[in-house]
Amino acid sequence: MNTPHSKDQEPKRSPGRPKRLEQDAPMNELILQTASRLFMEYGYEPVSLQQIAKVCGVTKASIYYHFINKSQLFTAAVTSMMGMARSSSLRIMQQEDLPLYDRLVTLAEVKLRFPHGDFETIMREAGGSLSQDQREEIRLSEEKIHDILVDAFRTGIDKGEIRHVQPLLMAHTLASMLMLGNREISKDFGTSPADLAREIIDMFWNGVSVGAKVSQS
Amino acid sequence: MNTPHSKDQEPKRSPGRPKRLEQDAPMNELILQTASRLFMEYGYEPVSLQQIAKVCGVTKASIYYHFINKSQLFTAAVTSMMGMARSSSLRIMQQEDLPLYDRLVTLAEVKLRFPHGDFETIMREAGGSLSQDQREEIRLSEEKIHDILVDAFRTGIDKGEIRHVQPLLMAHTLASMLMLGNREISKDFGTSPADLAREIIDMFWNGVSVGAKVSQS
Amino acid sequence: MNTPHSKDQEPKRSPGRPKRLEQDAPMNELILQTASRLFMEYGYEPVSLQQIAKVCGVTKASIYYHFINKSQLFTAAVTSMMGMARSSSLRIMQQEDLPLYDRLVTLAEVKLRFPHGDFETIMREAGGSLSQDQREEIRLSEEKIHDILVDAFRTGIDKGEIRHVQPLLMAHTLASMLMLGNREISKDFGTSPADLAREIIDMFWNGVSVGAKVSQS
Amino acid sequence: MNTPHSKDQEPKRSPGRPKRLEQDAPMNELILQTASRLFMEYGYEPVSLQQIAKVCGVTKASIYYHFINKSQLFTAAVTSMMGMARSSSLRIMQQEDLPLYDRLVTLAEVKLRFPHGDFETIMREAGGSLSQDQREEIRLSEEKIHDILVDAFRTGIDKGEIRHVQPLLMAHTLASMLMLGNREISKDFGTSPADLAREIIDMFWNGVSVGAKVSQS
DNA sequence: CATGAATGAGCATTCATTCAT
DNA sequence: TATGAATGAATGCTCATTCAT
Repeated sequence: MNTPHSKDQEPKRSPGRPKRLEQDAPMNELILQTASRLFMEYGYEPVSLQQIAKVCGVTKASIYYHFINKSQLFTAAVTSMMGMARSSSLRIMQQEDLPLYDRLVTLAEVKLRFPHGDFETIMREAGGSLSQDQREEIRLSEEKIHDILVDAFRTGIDKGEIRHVQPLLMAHTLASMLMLGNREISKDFGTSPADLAREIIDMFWNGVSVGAKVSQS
Repeated sequence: MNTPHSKDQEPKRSPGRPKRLEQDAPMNELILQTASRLFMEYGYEPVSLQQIAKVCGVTKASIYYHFINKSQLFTAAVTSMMGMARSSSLRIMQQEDLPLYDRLVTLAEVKLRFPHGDFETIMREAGGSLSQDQREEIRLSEEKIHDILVDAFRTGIDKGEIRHVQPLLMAHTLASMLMLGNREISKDFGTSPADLAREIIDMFWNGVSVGAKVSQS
Repeated sequence: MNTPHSKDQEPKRSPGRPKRLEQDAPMNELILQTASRLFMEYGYEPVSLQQIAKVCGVTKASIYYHFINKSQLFTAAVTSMMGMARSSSLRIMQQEDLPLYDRLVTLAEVKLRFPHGDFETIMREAGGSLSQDQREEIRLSEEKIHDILVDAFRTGIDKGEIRHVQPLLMAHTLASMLMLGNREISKDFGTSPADLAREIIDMFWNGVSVGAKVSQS
Repeated sequence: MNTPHSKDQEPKRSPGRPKRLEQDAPMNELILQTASRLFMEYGYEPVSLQQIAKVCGVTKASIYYHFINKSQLFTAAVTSMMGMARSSSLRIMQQEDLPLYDRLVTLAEVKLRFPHGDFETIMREAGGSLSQDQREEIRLSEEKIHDILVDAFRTGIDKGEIRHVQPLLMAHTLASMLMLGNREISKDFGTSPADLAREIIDMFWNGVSVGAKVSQS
């Protein structure tokens, strides 16, 4: 249930510093993670600090202790998430013993498992509420992810493995294609994420047209 | 205008039904179009009825005369837009004298020129505010668009023109790829929409890998 | 009682436009008057819109229908009040058949009856929340009041009635002296406002020192 | 500092009692002085404990170690300041070898140099937040200042130096007139504080009307 | 058809205050 | 002594919605 009306009797935490016996992640990061998840799922405006606070089991005011305001929390959440996505992508793409194709499949599989709205769309929605600097910061952290793909594609072109298409265009195209995981119908395809990843990369690699190519898996 | 404290001295429209000049579409549709544009650009929550009303040059209350509430307006706006997109797509895809590839390029070109957020993301954002029926209605109108592509792809498969991939998956993949037009970097590619359309369809059709194929344009 | 906890059963007004049979002042002005009174009594920050709304018998949102925000309401309230004070002062000072001294007594009497905080202090308190323009606007409306006194004093000097002191300084001095009416101890003086007015103007006119003058009343 | 999200890299003070260098006043008094200054400049509500803490270079919690709450801090700050003002005034007025007029000029000069809002107005603003006892305490400390003037005036009357006006009324009137130093326009008078002091006391002493008196400086 | 004037619910934000360390 | 991490209550403001005109 989402309704705030339900008077669920969670034990109200009393004010003052909480006894820090707990070795679980510091509030700081719990909030960041929760915020990331909610923002990427529902966008900026629809997610209220109240909501984030509730999920974290703290009060709104507590969030304001850790973050200046909503837009900064958003920025922090999104860039932190981007950072993790980047390392994950990097780890995959750096396995240079594997063929590019296979690395792309692994990458796709990982991305397909993490559901989130289209980043561009979310940014456009949040845009009005962010400062110029914040937009810049986020944009930068996003670019760093694309850079990984761009590099891989450039190398692929140099090695004669892939065609001579603008690497950045390819990167964005692939990113767009991987948004498929978020479409509700993705379940209707009846395939596991692993299979879906394979199919998408196959399309990306070979195109849809009938040709002389051999499916490479 | 609703707020009397607005300092702008726009000529106060007098109450009562305004004489309908032949050229202006009925309020009904003006609102619908305006709403479509704004919703697709910024999402559901960030767009206020006030905003829509202002753009249309009427009051909020006036919108409530034509539509029962925000969610219904959203539903109506989106489905109406989908309807138009459908006819447009249909017109293009029905030119069966042209090769599929060329029709896809034309289609892409049209879609790239109309900027809008990712539909799935917007729906997820609006989701919480829509009724089950409304979600259903929108989903249906969206499907009808995909159906056009699905049909085309199925025919393509039958004719041996394209590979044996799930048509629905292809349709969604293409739709995803066409979201590229909305990405800010799309301008950085230095190409016109027409060129971009060509490049995207080329990737969709031939894939990125090096092969024996000949670019078909 | 001031406590918002008291669940007093005032008849909740239902939404929508109220039946306007009432010939009492339009909300617009009721709010302005109420706000004036409260702001001048307690200052800017301590007066909440909630409070103003409650006194007016409407909701906060209703205030926002008539005024853009708190600072604008403050500005409007204060300048409107200043305007009224100005006409009142003007009416008194224009009775040029009466001697200046007598006119000042009348003026003092009126001001002493209207209790309010020191304007300068209130402005300093509100200052941080007002825009440059708003401060300017208020300052201007205040100046117009002082101008009336300044003119009167200038004429008095020309006629050889009063000494050659900077008129503006005299005006501000008199204004300061009239703040006495607000001091709680003013009641302790055991005199009626009329008597107090007389005594203050006597001091202003003749000073405290022993001299050859004859008290002029 | 309290908020960890503040980007300023001031050297974090380590917890525990800081070695008390001889030159800095005990925290206690630093807070008191800072609070006095801010409260008298901006009033009660607009000054937050956060703000005071920041200026003092300590945390909010630290203030709560020294003072039980805001209203008590206010009371303490104001009465302490009053105490200092009292001694200062006393020192000046006790120089009984000087004529009363000259002592008043000196007093005026001192007060004009210390800018602060009208005390009465500030009290009215803070009023709602103070306990009865606190109001009493402040009122008392204020009275003690007026008493000095009252005594001086009473003596002046006895000596036949000044007219037979209620001494308390004179005291308050003078206090009101000295508020002029805080008015922004006081600079426009083009005179130094010393000159302004002289002019004000002259008005207070001789009044504005033309008479047989000789300016006494 | 369309407006003007209102409401109630919610949101971001701030503030005084508390308490374990 | 002083801090770090929290709370609850309040505030300014916006928004969807309602209803008499």
